[in-house]
Parts: sequence; C-alpha cells; structure tokens
Amino acid sequence: MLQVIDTLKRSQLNITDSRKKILQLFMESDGALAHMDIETNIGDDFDRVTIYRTLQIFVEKGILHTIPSPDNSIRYALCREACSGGTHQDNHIHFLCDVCGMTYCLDHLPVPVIRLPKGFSTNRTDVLASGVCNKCSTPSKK
Amino acid sequence: MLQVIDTLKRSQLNITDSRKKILQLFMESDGALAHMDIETNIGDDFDRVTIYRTLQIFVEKGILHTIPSPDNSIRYALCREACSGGTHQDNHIHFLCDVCGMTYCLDHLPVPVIRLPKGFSTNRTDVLASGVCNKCSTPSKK
DNA sequence: AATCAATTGCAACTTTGTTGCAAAAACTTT
DNA sequence: AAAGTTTTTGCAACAAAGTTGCAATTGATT
Repeated sequence: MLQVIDTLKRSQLNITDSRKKILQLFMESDGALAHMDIETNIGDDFDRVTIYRTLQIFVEKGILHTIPSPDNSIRYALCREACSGGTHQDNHIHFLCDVCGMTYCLDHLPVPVIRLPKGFSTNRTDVLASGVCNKCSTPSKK
Repeated sequence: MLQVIDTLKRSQLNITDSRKKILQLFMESDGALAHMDIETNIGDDFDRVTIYRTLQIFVEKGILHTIPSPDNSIRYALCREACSGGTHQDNHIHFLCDVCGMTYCLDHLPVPVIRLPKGFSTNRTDVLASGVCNKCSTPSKK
C-alpha cells in the first residue's frame, strides 16, 4: 500500500480511493487487466466512468501501458520504471494465453529488431504471442 | 471481378451482392480496412449488420485475417493463399502508419522467432510495427 | 419454374466508451 | 484545523460498436 501511494505521488497525482484501489489491483495481479476485469472486481465501489478516467490518466502518466489484442479488447499492465513521463518504453513481448485468457508481460524478452523496407520508419513495435502459458501447460501444478 | 467470384466459390460461399462488393473493396485496397472504412464506402447499399456478418464469415473461411491495433479497432486484410480452411497462416508483420492511418501487411518480412520461457508454447505471433510508411515519408511523391 | 436453404434487412437490444455538470473529496493556505 | 481553491467523482445522458431473432428476400438446386 505504501508502494501504491508512492507511485501515485511520483506521478503527481492526487491520492484518491479509486486510484489507490485500482493501482493496488494491478500490483496484486501478475497479468494484464481489461476494463472489464476491473469493473467486476471493484465496480460496486466506483462508477464505470471513474474507472475509464483512471485508466486513461494512468496511461498518460506512464503507470500503465496498453496491450493490443487480437480480440479487440484493450488490456492494461503496469509499466516498469522506465516509462514515467508518458514516453512509454515497454519494449517487451506480450503473451496471451488461449486457455486462461491471461495476458502476461514477458519483461525479460527483448522485442526483436524488425528490418523494415525502404521508406518505412518505426517508433513502436508490439509483439503479441498467443498460445498456452506456463501455468496452463502444467495443470497438475495449478 | 472474376477473381472475386472465384475466391467466393473456392470458399464454398454463395455469391451475393454484398460479398462480391466487400471482397472487391479489399482487392482494390492495398491496405487493411476497418469495419468503418467499409461502411463509409458501401454503407448505403448494405446494412451495418450485413457488413459485420460478411467480415465474420470471410475470417472464418480464411479470406480475411484480423489485425490487432493499439487503438483497439480491428482491421481486416486479405489473406494470402495459405489460409484457406480457417487455419490462418498469416505470419507476416503488420505496419500501422501514424500519419495516414493505413495498415499494411508486410508480406515479405518473416515474423521473427520468439524464444519463449519454459512452459510457454505459441501458435500465433502478431507483430505490429507503427511509425511512418513509405508513402508518407516522401510527401513530394504523393 | 418450383423448392429448399442461405442470406439480408430491420428492429430491438447489449456493450463499450464519452461528455457536461453539479456534488464531493483532496489539496493548499493561513 | 477551518476556509478557500482545485481536482476528482458520480450521475445522467448520449454516441458508437457490436449482437440477436425473425420475417422477407435472394441464391442455388432439381
């Protein structure tokens, strides 16, 4: 909880109940969360609109980053240190498990460098692998 | 137009006006199209629902594939030969131009092989690069 | 041309996301 | 710690995106 408040302060955000609770949720989860996940978790405490706005401002401040997905539902995950100030540096691979539906940030895998054709220049590369995650592939250890 | 009908037949789809027109649209376009793009083009001729259903069945049949995007709007693009029968094999890189908004399939660039951590297995990898495309980087030649 | 199956359009609905504004909460100042 | 200022929240209303059931139409088959 101290960490939650510290993160909010470092981002120059006012400390409010919703921000604390939503950020806490992300810190407790080891995967990415969609708006829906948050709403089912704490939707009774806060308005839908508040959740939208909180996620938005967290992305702006570099606390969360968005992850595109083939099924067209944005997921959010905690950024690592580097992202503060709105310039996201989340150059890692995202993994979507088809079994449990979880999205993981594979922080330690670097995004491969793509050699683009002449005339193309790039400033962001998203790599999204899907398949079966480590938890789902060894169901006995669940 | 012959090609359009041929493709539909090969996918065992009935030849209807909407399918012909939508498929034609994709064949004439050199980038990916979102639902909206189609609606603005031929929305007067066909119902919104018909467009949704047509796109859906085209994906099922392996005529189109979907492309995830950071802004959470699914785009569709023609599959190459390999995809027929619903098992998509579109292992190429997608490029989203921040200037013109177009999404291109970079067919000839192979998706790099990602070495995943233990326990993870993958069957699909989406690579989405964004930046400036070749047309927008040389505005004089536009 | 008649029949049968598939597709379309319409209407209604659900879900997802946005905006304006007044009330409430958080921060600041004294 | 109380008053004043700014920010945030909740509500309501709205807009956009996507889905479903069903009757009418169209396409394929004989």
